[in-house]
Amino acid sequence: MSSEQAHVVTIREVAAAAGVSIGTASKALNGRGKLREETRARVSAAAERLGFRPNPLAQGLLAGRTYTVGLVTGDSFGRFSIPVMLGAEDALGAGQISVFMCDTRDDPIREQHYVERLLARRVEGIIVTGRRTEPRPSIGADLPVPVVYAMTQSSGDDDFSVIPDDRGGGALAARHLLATGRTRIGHVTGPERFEAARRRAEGMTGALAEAGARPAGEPLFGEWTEEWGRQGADILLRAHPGVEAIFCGSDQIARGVSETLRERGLRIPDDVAVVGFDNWEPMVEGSRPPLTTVDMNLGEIGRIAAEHLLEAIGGAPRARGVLTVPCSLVLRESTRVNPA
Amino acid sequence: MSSEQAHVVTIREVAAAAGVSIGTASKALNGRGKLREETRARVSAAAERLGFRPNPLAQGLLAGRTYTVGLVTGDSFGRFSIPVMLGAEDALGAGQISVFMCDTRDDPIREQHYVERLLARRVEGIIVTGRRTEPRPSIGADLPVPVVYAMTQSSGDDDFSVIPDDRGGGALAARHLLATGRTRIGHVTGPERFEAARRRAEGMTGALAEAGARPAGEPLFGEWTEEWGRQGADILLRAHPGVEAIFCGSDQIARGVSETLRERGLRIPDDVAVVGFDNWEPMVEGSRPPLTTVDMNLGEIGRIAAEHLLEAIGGAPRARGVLTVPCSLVLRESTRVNPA
DNA sequence: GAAAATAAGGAATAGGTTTTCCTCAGGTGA
DNA sequence: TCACCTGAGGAAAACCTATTCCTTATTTTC
Repeated sequence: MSSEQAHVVTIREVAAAAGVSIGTASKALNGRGKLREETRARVSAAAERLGFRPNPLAQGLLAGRTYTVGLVTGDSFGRFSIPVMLGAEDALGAGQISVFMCDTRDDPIREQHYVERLLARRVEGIIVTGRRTEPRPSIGADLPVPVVYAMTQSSGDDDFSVIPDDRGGGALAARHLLATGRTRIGHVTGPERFEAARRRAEGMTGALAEAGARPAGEPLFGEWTEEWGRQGADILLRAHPGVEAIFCGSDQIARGVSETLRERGLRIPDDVAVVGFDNWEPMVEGSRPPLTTVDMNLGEIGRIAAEHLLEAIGGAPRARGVLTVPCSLVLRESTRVNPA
Repeated sequence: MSSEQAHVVTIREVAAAAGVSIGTASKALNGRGKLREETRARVSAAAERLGFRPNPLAQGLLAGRTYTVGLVTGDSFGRFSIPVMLGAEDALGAGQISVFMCDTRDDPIREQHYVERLLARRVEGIIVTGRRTEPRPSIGADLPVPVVYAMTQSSGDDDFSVIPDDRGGGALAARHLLATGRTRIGHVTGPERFEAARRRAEGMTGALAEAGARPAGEPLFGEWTEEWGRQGADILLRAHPGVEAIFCGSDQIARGVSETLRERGLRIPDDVAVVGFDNWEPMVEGSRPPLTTVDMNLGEIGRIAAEHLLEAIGGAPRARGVLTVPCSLVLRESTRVNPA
């Protein structure tokens, strides 16, 4: 029965309670001006007692700031954008900035609508995140606030995007497999129209070439599904029966690949090693055996994007172009080397 | 090189441009007062031309409202809380309410911190969402704004929570299996300390009892993992070799169960039918065959929670207690009945 | 034709806080 | 004793918008 009156305490009441003027109360609470220590204490005590919280609207109105940013996502806060959001929130929260969230459901109309709304709310910056495919159109040229794209790439020339280093991730996987003594390496991945898929494949073949090795056949482009993983593994095994390792474009694909290998009686990692991509816990842990995989450090991407946004808000010259964040390799059973 | 000066246009400038007073400009833009049509048009044109957007801080300050609510989540915007958030955003967005998001990482200190921050920002209400285990402590008694818990339950007597009808979900699964001619039904689920697990089990046994059937053994409580699904299925098959269907407490468990069944040479659904819980796409679609499963309608839960919050903000008496939202059954291969 | 009603728009106030400028009292130095 | 300075705190402006209350000119009514 919360009969508590929800009366909001203003600084006027604090001032009255402490027997000082409003201006003095403000100075006391903010440590400004010349005041006796006793006066400051009296005001602070009154504020504490009454549960005073300065009205951010009034503060913002005066300061001309809102201490808010907008976060626009297109993939329904999916698996990729969430960690990015968390990282961003981390960086922003530390700076006392709050985040307005909007989900566009990948609908350009809704997106425009939300951008309008955010601007009306006087956000000081906008982070755009989403599912990555091809570079996406800019959310708007010459917006009055800085914009950073995270885990998605804008095709606008003046925009700034932070994305994972897919090429580096592919190279990482390949070098790990080479280092563990496998040289006949195949690749099963997602649709070729995805830039991420192409980059990962390039990274892998590049790393193999550096080491004087050649992949087991061309990369097999398909879908981002387990089903394709199962099919892809079949195709690969038929064409290259002696394959020693399979690098997969996603953990889901890797899981499908693993199933096919097991069903064909091939042991992982003893006969064939498997590397995934994403480090998506439920997939990675549910696989048998648990997958070695590439982590895109999504939180890091979000954090970096947010930091750039903060700098731009602070007046730094706006960055442009694309910043790639290194991936890391997470080792698990699927590439373990048996003590020979 | 957006050298666009980010000068913010105020109504004062609009008024000057239109040759009217500030008050008149305001009336023209808001359709209030008595003004000539020509004047309204002139002001609107000026506002349009200058790109005027009313400052929400000033509006809010005046109206004593902020048109914002806070969304606090504990499970890092996980699989469960995201759809809830989307549903909530739907309901709130329609009412021109914006959402501040906060992730507490399940840390009570952070949570308290965020609640403080939200209150300081003068949100008009708070939605708390999270992973469900046992009822969680209230985020604070006698807060000055209404609070609704979604997909998590508060132990506070005066609080209001919206959660799925787990019992109904369990019953739904059981009745479907009965309807398709299976009576010897086992249950493999998560830890017994989870209220959700207990309710689902109750719902299932209740529905069986209604139909005069008895489950194949006691529910097997374990973990929410595939690994446990594999083990649980082993245990169940050993104790009840003639089991005709297995109802699983989660899709992950169902997936593990399916694997064991397949490895033992049992066909799904011909020999044993499988039903999951969650309707988690990647798990459900990756399973072989795709899983019939119970959907908790998370979006609906979020929407309902948000609607209640809006009503409470609007002055309706605050609801109390727990509101359960019905689950629905999604049919797929794993329970198909062969044309006999 | 005078009084009243109406149309059109201006002036001022409120909202809560911060900051700048001002006042007043007491102390310091010559 | 007087000019000047310093310490302490008050008064008021500013931020931007919406609204209430006025004022002025025009139209209507008898």
